[in-house]
Amino acid sequence: MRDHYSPGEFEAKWRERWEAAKAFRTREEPGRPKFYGLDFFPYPSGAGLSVGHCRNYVPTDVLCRMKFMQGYNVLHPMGFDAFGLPAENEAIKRKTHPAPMIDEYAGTYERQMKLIGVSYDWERSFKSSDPDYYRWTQWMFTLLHQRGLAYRKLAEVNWCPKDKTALANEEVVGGLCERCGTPVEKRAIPQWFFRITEYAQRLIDGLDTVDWPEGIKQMQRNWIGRSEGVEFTMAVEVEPGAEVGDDGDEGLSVRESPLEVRVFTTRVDTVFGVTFCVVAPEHPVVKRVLGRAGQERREAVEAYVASAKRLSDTDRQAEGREKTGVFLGAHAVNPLTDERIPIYVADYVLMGYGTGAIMAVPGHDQRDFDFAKAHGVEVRTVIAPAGAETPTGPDADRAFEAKDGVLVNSGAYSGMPVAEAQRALGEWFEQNELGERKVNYKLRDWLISRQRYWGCPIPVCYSAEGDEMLIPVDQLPVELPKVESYEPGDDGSSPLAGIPEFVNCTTPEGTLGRRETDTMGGFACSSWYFLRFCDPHNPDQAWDPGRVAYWMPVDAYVGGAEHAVMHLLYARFWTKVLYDAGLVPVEEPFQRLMNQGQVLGHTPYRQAREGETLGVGEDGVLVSFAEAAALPEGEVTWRWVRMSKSKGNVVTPDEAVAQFGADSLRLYELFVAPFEADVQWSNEGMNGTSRFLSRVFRLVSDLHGVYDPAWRSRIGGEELSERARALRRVTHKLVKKATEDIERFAFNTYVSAMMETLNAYNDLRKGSEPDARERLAWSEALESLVLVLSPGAPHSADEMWEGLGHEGFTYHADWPAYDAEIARDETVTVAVQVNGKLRDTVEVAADASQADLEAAALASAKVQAFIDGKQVRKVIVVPGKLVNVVVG
RNA sequence: GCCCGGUUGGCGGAACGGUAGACGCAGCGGACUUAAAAUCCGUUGGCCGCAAGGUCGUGUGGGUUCGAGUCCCACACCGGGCACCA
Repeated sequence: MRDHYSPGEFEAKWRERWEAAKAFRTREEPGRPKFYGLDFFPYPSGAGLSVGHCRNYVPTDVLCRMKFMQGYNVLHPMGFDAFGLPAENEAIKRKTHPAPMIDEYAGTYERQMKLIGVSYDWERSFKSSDPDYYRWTQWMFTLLHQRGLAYRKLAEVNWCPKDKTALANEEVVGGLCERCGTPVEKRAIPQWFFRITEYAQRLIDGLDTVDWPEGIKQMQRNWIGRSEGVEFTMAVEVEPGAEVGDDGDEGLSVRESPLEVRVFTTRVDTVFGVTFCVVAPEHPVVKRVLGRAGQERREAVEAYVASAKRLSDTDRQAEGREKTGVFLGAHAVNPLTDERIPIYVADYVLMGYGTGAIMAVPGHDQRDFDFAKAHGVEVRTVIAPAGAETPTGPDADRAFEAKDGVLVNSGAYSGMPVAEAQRALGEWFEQNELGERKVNYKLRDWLISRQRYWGCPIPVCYSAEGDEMLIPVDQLPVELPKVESYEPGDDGSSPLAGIPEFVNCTTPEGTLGRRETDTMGGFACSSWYFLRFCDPHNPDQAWDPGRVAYWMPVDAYVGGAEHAVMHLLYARFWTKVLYDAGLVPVEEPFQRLMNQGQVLGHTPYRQAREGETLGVGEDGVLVSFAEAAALPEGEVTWRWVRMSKSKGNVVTPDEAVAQFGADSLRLYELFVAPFEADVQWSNEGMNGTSRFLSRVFRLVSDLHGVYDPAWRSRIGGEELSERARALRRVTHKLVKKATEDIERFAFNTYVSAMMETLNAYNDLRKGSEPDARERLAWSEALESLVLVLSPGAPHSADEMWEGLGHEGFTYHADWPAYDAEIARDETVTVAVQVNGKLRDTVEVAADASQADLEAAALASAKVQAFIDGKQVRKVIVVPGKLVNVVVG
């Protein structure tokens, strides 16, 4: 039998056997519990996998393998998020077509995933670009549309005037086109949206029902951005003495509705402190007021509005930017005080949130304060800090924004605490029908349209009159045409718009029609793939409801924290819609979510030379390892940076497996750090796991002669020696710890527990050869160790399993059970402290009474030396742990 | 600015409020070897000490407790997310 770990000699053999035997085909036997373990849907990049990706896949694999051995039906699938911009851009760059390119890349991923022995059921695999898959993505669009959750409206795209193409947000860097550096403009075109805002509250509430990292939940809550406040209306009066008339083309007939502005505030308690109003440059009231304004005023305001429009979003929201704005030439009336206050147009108010207009309270809002100081507006104090009577006066250099305060200068409300005043004033507005309490969300509807080729076509067509019609479900999929050229059109339209055979179609009503030529953004495809995995090849429907009811929700969803918001929010939204439609029995798709830490590579940089300019946020120039080696030592600085092809710091699983073996790599991925922690990768660590595996092989090889496969039925029969009892204790402790550690994602301590156990076994086999009674305990030990090792190092476990005379795979063996009684220590070492400082340890029976413990502690000579001459005031006894003698 | 994480030997890390540093890497000493690699055994937080032992020690400063890496308060530094959302 093999006595050391020689991966080159047996790992590939086991992978071939697993494949030939279809060992990882999903089991769906009745009567078993189910477990759905899922990794994030990867985009297969051309660089292939790095050891960083393995940090995601190996731990999930360990958990799934253990669950299977524990008797669960396990669903552990893998597929590819193939549609989308990265694939399209890469294909353009490589002058090839995305479809075959993605097939090739996905093939590489699959080969590498198999190389590291991950137990995916490849029969369930698919790519989101498969027509059999995106057919149902289109069906999802149809469902959303039918439920009133998909709509079209004018929306701006980033437009590069040189490349004549629409750009995704990630292609705009610092307001410039990523590829050619031209300043990006805005263009409004009709685009499709999903009404995720309708689910905002439920998306918040659902977070309380799932087992996710608290930080991720908080990020989602922040993203949704719920805030409670009051929305009310203020009458608008155009500045007296302004030239009236001269408002030309608008005509007089549109002036029927009263001139007013609606504002939203979360601080209705500060309404007595309002000294001005601000409306966004895009606010409709601007045009109406200007219609009545004099020429000078009109020109000034129009110039401001035009300049605001020219600014990119990033410039407009640049940090520390001063508050600009102009007086609109009109006043609003505070409904509570009847006071007339000036209205300004300023771009620090956003049209997209709330009503696009605010009541400004410079005394108690820093932004309003900054604006008031810059434009000479009055600052009024209406909240005084609770307790400390140091009201923040107008002279202060900051607004007083805290909410633990009391109202002042607020008429009948003076003296009221903030929270109470908010309630009272909210009621006042409602009773007087001037406004109402309202909840606003920062969350915006989900823009789904992409003016790109490589995506799922939107299943809509338009009649000659422009009416939109859904393509009937039985005519799906609307297939993406196979074309030579798919680069974006130079009029901002999708490449599909230039393909007459695609565009021209017959509408469901039989008339001549025109297809929608935008495709869906990639997040659509990844928002339901976890459902398709339950029933991946169903030709008649997206899934059989029974299959989804069986497997959902995902029990463990594992991936990087970079998808904390978007993907997880969209997938939750779709699941809730499907729940409402009665198609999925769960409201939350992912019961438990885990984020693995990043793997960082050691990366060399050098200082910039004269004339070199560095990118934003960079303070050194990336160099290759070869360049770094050639440079003088002082000129190179090494940093830990996330592994990526562009940084040249990638270690691939292929290299690691070739040098150290797949099982060493797997164990090192688990052992190197806690699952959630970032790690600084070094290949050296695999020496340790490789050595460990060799030591296991040696132990099993040395002792396989004593192995009795029937140990289980015979071990209870005889009285065991002390050494045999110790052996069993070590074994049962290992099984207990490994089971618990894997369950709680503590894979690093799962591995170290095996190492400790191995050390203990080696200590226990020193001295005499095992006698007949110890043979049974050794049999249990060898078998348990191999099985516990199996999820982490499956090739080696199977090799040893075979060496012990078994047929088949450890994957199909039962996960060992542990007996808490056998695992229990017979004696324990108890710490003895004097005044909290460790002075001695004593060995006592595990079940020693408190009195016995106290007596044993006080009997210690070392302890006596510290007690000597002092009075014992108290003795604290923690059974099984310590005794603390308090003297003084 | 706000919201999350994090800070423990040369390094990665372990530790239900109860013996800080498990396990491993690297190093050092030894065995085996003609030699090296591999392997095996031992050793490895700082300071004082021949030793026994003592003493300090988990980013900083306070606090709670018989007892704090762990709980509370304040602060510093590092990483991530959000950021004019009224």
